[in-house]
Amino acid sequence: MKSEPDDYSIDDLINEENSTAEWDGVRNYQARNYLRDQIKVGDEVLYYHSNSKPSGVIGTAEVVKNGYPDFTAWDPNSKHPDFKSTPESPIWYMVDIKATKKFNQIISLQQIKQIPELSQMVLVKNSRLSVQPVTSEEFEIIDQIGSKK
DNA sequence: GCCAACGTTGGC
DNA sequence: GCCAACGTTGGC
Repeated sequence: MKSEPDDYSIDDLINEENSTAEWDGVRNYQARNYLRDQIKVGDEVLYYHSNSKPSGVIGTAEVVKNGYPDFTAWDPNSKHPDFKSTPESPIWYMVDIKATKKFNQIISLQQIKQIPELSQMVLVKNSRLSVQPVTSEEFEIIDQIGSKK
């Protein structure tokens, strides 16, 4: 899952009560489908800082609530209102995630691109998706590097 | 249903 | 700030 640190960083997530927050504001159908249909409680998450210096994976999180309607869509005061979505027929979905680890060092996109085992990551192939699938192998490799001192 | 115009993301 | 790669919108 990606976020611009200027907007919402992993520290912001860690500082939430229980280090837990709603992953709201996703307004892309493909990402929505993952949130609504694929992502389940207990799934592990790589937390990616985009538009950052450098951009990269900065830590991990865990899904603590399955997909449910993103009610910020019909809140006129929210950052990403979309009134086509209503409580009766919601379009956009979100999950809740909880921060589990912050890496000592960010694992930059450049670094990721240099690791042959990670060359098939969606991150490398379709960089624009803000919620994307990661294999357990990919997760393990990045988590291990990030967990080193 | 096609496609041009426009908007957004995000690396650099 | 630039721009490539998408995604969305809307006229026809």
